[in-house]
Amino acid sequence: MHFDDAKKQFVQSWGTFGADWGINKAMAQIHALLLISPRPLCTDEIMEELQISRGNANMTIRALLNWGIISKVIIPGERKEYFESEKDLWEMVKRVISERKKKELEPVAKMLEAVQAVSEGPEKEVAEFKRVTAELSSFSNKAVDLLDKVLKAEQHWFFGTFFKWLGGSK
Amino acid sequence: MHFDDAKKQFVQSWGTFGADWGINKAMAQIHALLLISPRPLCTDEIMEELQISRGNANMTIRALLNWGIISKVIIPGERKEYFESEKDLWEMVKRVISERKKKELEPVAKMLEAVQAVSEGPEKEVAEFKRVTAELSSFSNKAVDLLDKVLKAEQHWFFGTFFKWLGGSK
DNA sequence: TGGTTTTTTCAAAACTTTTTGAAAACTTGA
DNA sequence: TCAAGTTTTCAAAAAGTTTTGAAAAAACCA
Repeated sequence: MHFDDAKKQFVQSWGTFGADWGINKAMAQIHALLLISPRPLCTDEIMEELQISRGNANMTIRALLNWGIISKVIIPGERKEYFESEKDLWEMVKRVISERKKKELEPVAKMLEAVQAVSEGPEKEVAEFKRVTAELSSFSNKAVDLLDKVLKAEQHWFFGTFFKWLGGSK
Repeated sequence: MHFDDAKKQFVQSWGTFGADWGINKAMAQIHALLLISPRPLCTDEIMEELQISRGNANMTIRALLNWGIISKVIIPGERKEYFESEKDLWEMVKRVISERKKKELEPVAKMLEAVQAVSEGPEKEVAEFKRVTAELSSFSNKAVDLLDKVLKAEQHWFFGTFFKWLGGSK
């Protein structure tokens, strides 16, 4: 298999994967490109590789910077800005978890708390509503706790101790 | 807080939450409605509650049936089909994990395996490509393993033994 | 079987998100 | 300060997704 084909497939699949999880395809693809690049890339190189416009590249790069999974690199003697991906995969995963927990999980957890204050309404409906939201609330609180643990964990602990305890097969 | 407001907020937030994770809003909302309903609902009731068309309701309900998180209920003497949500939250979570693992995680894992067969190409690029894809591959294999464990686990084990071992705080 | 109810289908419309590209703003070095 | 290079912005266009609604198909019953 030739490098160009492998790269094309990787970038394309990573894009699809991201899209499935509510991440813009261009964002996942730029990320893929930087992940496998042995050196930082500039906006023009990214535009060229992915055949996207300057505006798109600029905005998407900024979003990735906000997520904290890529960073600017100054190359001495160069005027352009270069970008490189966080290469520590564990660090990267933690940043993504942290971001999504904050923006998507925590609001739901708060809503579930709030909504249990329901008092008036048809008896049966209210009872079931309280039962379900309480259960969901307990569930989401536990998920938040679990993710907090992961965020504090070291990769070797998570992938070593933890997996061995689980009785990992592979 | 009145039931109607609580319900509205719950259905709306659940929809947004789903949308953030690449699940169609209507799908998440119908699911929310069935989750908190003390009795099965028919298509017309769902259309009425969410103010959506028959076509939309029908297609979305079918998608939820495919995911295996809602089911048809026959009500004796009624001609219409009724639907109810899986009420066992743990079972529901497992179905969602199973579905997404199969449809989204496993394809990436396969791609990562395949793409490592790269042989021709610029030395430095190929080296970095292999390094990163190998690491990602190992990571995704471990994720698949972990999820397989979760799929086999009982809720009380996961929320008991597991959390205690982790040193769960809440 | 025929009439009635219910479910499904799907092309077109509405809506949402993403992308473009050109202009404006900014940065830098001389 | 100026001019060339670079980045940012954003309104409009394109692409993608979801929703509608009416017609067709299927299910049901007498």
